[in-house]
Parts: sequence; C-alpha cells; structure tokens
Amino acid sequence: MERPQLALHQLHAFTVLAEELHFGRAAVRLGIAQPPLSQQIRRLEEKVGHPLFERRPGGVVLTSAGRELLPAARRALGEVADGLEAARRAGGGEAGLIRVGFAASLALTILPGMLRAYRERHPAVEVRISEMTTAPQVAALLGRSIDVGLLREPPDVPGLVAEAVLSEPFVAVLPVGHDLAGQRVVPVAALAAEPFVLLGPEAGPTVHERIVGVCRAAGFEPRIGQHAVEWQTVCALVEAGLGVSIAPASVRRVRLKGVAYRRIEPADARTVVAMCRREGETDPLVVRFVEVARACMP
Amino acid sequence: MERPQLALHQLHAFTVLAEELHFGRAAVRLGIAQPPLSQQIRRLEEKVGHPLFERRPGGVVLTSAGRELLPAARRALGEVADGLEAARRAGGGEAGLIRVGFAASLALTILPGMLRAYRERHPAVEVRISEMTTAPQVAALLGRSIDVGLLREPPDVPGLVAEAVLSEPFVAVLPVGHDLAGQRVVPVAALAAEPFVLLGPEAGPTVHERIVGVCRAAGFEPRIGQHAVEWQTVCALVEAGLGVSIAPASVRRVRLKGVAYRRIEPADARTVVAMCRREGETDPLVVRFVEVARACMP
DNA sequence: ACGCTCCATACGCGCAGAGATATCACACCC
DNA sequence: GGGTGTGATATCTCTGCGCGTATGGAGCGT
Repeated sequence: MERPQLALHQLHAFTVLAEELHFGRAAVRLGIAQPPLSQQIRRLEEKVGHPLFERRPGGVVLTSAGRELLPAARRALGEVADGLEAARRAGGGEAGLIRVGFAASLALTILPGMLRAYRERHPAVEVRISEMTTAPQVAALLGRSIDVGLLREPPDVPGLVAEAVLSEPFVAVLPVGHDLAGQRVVPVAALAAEPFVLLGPEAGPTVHERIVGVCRAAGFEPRIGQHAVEWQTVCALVEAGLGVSIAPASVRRVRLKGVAYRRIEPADARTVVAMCRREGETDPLVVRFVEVARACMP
Repeated sequence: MERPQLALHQLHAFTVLAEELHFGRAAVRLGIAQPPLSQQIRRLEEKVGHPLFERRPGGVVLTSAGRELLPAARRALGEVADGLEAARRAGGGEAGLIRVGFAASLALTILPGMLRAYRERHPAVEVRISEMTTAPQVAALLGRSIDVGLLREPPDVPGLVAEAVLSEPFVAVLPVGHDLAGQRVVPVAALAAEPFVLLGPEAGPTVHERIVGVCRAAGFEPRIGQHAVEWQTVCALVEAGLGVSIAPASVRRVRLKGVAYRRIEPADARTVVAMCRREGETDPLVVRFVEVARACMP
C-alpha cells in the first residue's frame, strides 16, 4: 500500500459539495467560507489529476471522475467513522472481543454464571471461550492468545497474576446403595479399599493431584478403577457402580438419581478456583471482565 | 456526517505498525525516522481516546481498541485507493458510465455497430442506453441525464452541438405484389392514392414530418392508413397489405419475404442522423465516445 | 446596461504538525 | 553491571495548508 495522498477532510468537503452542487451552500454546511472550499476541491482535483466537478452557471455538476470517486469517498468516510466508534467502544470496554480459557471442570460451576453476568453488562463484547487445562492456559496467557484464564489451583508464574474466585470443599461421590451413603459425613480413610473413578490427569493435572493428595493425607493411595474426562461422566460411572469418587463440591449440580454426595472428613481440604490474567493488564475489556467475574463470586 | 478527525496517513502508519509490531521496522517501511512515527501513533491514540498498542519489551501488541480499528482502517485506505484509481480511470476516459439516448429508428442502423466498437475500445465503460425521441433527448442533454443523443434531423438548440453521423435517402416500402414493385425506381407521386403505414408522430416527430414533407413536395397529402411505433412493424404491416410506406434506407435491413424496397424519385430527399452533445463538453468519456462514433460512420 | 449570482483568484495570517537529531528511560541478557 | 535494543521525550525547523477578507470575472436575467 502506497502512502495515502488524499486527506479525509477534503473527501468530506467533496461529498458535501457533491450533495449540494453549490459551493456557497456546501461551504455553509461545512462551516467555512466559500474560497477555502474552492481551494480544497482544487487541491483534491490536482491530486486526482482530473476535474471532479464541472462549473456551470447556477451551480456545479459532477464529472464522470467525480461520479466514480463519490461512492468510494462516502464508504471511506463511513469506514473511518465506524472504525473510530468501534475502537472507542472497545477502548471503553464496551465492545470488542475477549478470549477466555477455562478448565473443563468449571463448565459446571461458575463459568455459566459469569458469562451470563458479563453478557448482560457488556452485550457488545464477544466472548470467545476455549476449554484448556492449566499449563496451556498459562502458555496462552503469556502468548496472548487468551486474555483471562479460569483454572483450579492458582499457578505462581512470573508475569501473571491470579486471584481466587471460589474455594470449595471436596465431597465424596457414592452410589446410593453404598454403605457409607447412609452417613452424613464420610471419613476419607473409609474409602481406602474402594475403586476410584477420577478425572484423568491429562484432563486437568492439578485437580487430579489434589484429590490423590487428599487420599494420601488420609493414609492410602487411591486405587483408580476408571478414568473419565468430565465430571458428568464421573458421576454417571459412580451411579453405574464402577466405584466411588472425591470431587469438588460443585459436582452436586450433577443431579443423578443413583448418586449421593457426602461431606468428607477431614473437611479442611479445599480446591481453589482462580482467575488468571497478565500482570499489569490494562485492557478495559479484561479489566471489566475481571470486575464482573469478581462480583459473581458466591 | 461529522467532520473527519483522523488523518489517512496516520491510519496508514497505524496499519503498518500493526503489521510490523515494531516501531523501528515500521518507520523504515514508512520511510521516516522512528520518533515521528511515535508521534503519529500518539496523536492517533489521542484522537481515538484510548491506546491502540501496548508497548512491551521487544515490541508492541495491539490493544482491543487497536484490534477494532485495524480492519476499518484497512478498508478505508482501500476504499480511498480504489476510488482514486477509479476516478483517474474515469478522468482518463477509460472507465465509468456514459448515458446515451437514441431514436428508436436507429436501433436498426448505426447504434449496434457504434456500441460494439466503443465497447471494444473501452471495455471498462458502462454504456447505458435509453430510447428517446428528439425532444426528450434535447431536454435530457440539457438536464444532464444523458451525455450523448443520437437522433434524426439535428435540432438547432443553443448549448448543444450536433454533427451528422449518417445521411441516408428514403426508399419506398411496398408489398411484393404491388404494381410499383416491378419498377426499379418509384416516383413519389405514384403513391398519392395509396394508404400509408407510418411511424406515429409521437414516436419520432421529426422523421414523421420529414416523410410527410416528401409527399407534400410531390404534390399530395399522404393518407395515413395505419400507425406503428417501430420500423419492423411498419414493414410487417406493409407485407400484410395494409398500405405502403416511405422510410429511411436502413429499413432494408428488415428482410421480409413479402416486402420490396425501391428507390424513390426525386432522390434528393435524405434524412440525416445526428449525434448531439452539450457544447463545450470536456468529459473524456463523452469525447472518446464521440470519436469512436465518428469512426463508425460508413 | 446594469446588477445579481456564483465561483475563482490573490494575499496574508497563523498554526498544526511532520520531519530530523539528540537524548533519555527501561527492560533484558550475558 | 555494562551492553543492547526498544520506545518515549525534548527541541527545533520548516512548510503545508486551512482559513479569512477582498477582489475579479463570467454568465444570466431584467
């Protein structure tokens, strides 16, 4: 692309004159005197290389060159005005695109509410969400292919800041027929002999490790009977009798007839959902998103 | 539309920087030093009201405002470049739109050849033709709703210039069975008793009057048996035996089995086809059209 | 012939801003 | 801790040009 040679205000003057077909009236509409308008048009004609108007008694008419230029000039002015407006909206955090990464296990939890709340307040912003595990989210944040990351167990990475959005206890997931389902609180150690249904580590290493850690703290290594990639599946497999599970409390939302959720003992094991973003991020879209997300915390 | 506030060269600098994401390289591509580029971008950001780039070590990245502005800036620059190019082509007579009025009776004659020749030489020019009789053509030329008029019997109107494109004699149109069809040359006076098939005066007053004039010169007032609005119809009606006619020689192109065309006596009556345009017309499209049309004369 | 309308021209003022050079501030890397 | 690369700032020049007022000149109508 060459350096632009036309000035926008000249194109504007041109379009106004093309509408009025009269230098005097066009100058009034432009808020300037008539001679300067003559100059603008003359300069424009010099740059184009051909007359744009034919001067005739009583007014002017467009030449064929002018007729060709007019629609393009209008479109260009419209593009600039629209682009400016869009940029201002985006700069004010009212419109644009924000890219959010989230851990699969949050699709059941806070993600839907946050997105709903944000859409309500900023309907002109397009939110592009992608399911990613922790490590890819960190990489994507640093590589600027996402703007906000929602994940479990905040990582401590230079250049990123994380804040806790939700802290939830773990619950035991049991088939309703199971002996322990009769109790209000289940000691973790009581699950030592049971086969476990867990999310595979590839789906979200941190949650997986956290749960295994809970078991180890209770003095046993969980026996993995079955892997799954979504919490819904985990619950379904528990219902089918393939084992028991320990899961963040929000899986209670998965309401299955054959599954019971019970508090566990010790109760101090919790999993933290964090919202990550780049350090020093000033993009208003991101700032607004973070604000809204914060307000969604229970 | 408000007065445009952005300068095109700033938008251009912006798009280049958005491609390079590096002030130094962008400045090189723009052929300026780096500090001026910083200024341009800063000015642009001031006008937008928000930062367009985020300055980070190793380069810059677009903000959301910048991402919104970029496509619009590209489109606007493209529109301006295209419009300028189109205007230059039109100014050079290579492209654009030319509006031509023509008398119905010429659709059979020179019009097709002229249009073909013009299209060949100026394929990018759109030719919009409209069938009009003489008076509307004159009005349309003066009112600038057509650029060129093709009509019979050049009118002498101030502000318009006409030049003869074709001069053709009249011929008698006779049914093949008619007595006079046996002769090579038909005296007009011999048609005095015949019913005439003629174009209605509303279709083209000048030709009509011209033909009636030929009859009057031969000493009789033609008896109009039938009106028609196209020469093809006139010939068909003659073939059907509804009368005879006098017509410009180019109706010979209407080849009907039952119709004969014969020279008339006196032979000095001719009809002139003229090409009209506004006086002092400088529009290159029109000038080129006139040149090509002139070259088409037989 | 005169005046009116409309556009062009001439001239001057003033400023925004585009450009250059030189220098600074900061982050990062070895 | 110095070197390197990045962009920002400071300062200056200069010119392009946007705007105004005043005037000229062509065409048209009365």
